[in-house]
Amino acid sequence: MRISEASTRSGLSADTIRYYERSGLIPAIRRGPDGLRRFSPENIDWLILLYWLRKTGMPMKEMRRFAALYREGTASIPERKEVLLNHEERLRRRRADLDRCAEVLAHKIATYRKIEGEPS
Amino acid sequence: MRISEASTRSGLSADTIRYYERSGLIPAIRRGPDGLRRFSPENIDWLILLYWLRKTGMPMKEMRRFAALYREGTASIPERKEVLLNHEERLRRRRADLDRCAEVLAHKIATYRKIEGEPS
DNA sequence: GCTTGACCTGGAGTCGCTCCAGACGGGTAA
DNA sequence: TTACCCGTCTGGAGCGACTCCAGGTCAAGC
Repeated sequence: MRISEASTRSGLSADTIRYYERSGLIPAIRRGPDGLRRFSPENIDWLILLYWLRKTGMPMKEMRRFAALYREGTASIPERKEVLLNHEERLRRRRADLDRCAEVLAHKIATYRKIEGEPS
Repeated sequence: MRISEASTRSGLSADTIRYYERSGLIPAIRRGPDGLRRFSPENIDWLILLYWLRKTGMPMKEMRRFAALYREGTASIPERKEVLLNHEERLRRRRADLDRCAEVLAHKIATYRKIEGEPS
């Protein structure tokens, strides 16, 4: 399939996909005889994974490392697992940030409601 | 207090505080006779709020709007409450993203473990 | 009176996209 | 055939939100 379909399937914009390829985050995208990119189902799975990793805050640098490991084949699976386990930890920290922020907001909103309740 | 203390208390770097001031996110920071910024306790509370809003993904544009409302005084409290309620909604969406990503990771990691379990 | 350290401003650099101009090639319509 | 879309290509500029740095000021301590 071509880039627009890859885009709708992965959630990444066509521009972002091209940018990721340039940045070495995507191993080997074939080209058709017309010179256009052709995406395999495995390419799509990979893009979807990248989509979630980025969306939840993995830096490009780490994704580049992950992509390099992927290119090395199955021997790198323990290291790849490490990367994902680290990212799970990052998700936990982010969730804690969301919780803390929710508390701050709840408190602030309660204060606002109080002020509204007793208008000057 | 001065900028370094404001930085440790708010969690924002001194550079970021100065940048936020330039960008109109911080209403009125006094200067001492030496020309240096002096932060009041209310300034600090404000910075802490900005810290949490940014850390959890509120765009600067919206924070600028929020700051403008703050400068208008108590009359703008209903609108400010709106902004914070919208941000609560954003937090919920982000949490959903984290959950979805956690699922994707769990699945991927399980696959890796399987492959490790049956080495070629 | 000299050094040290915190602060200042203005401006350049970075990351991760996003948008755009200009070119190409394939498919439909007049 | 010619005309025109459409989707894609590349290279490069622009942007949001910082981050870092050079070069300067000033107060305090030795």
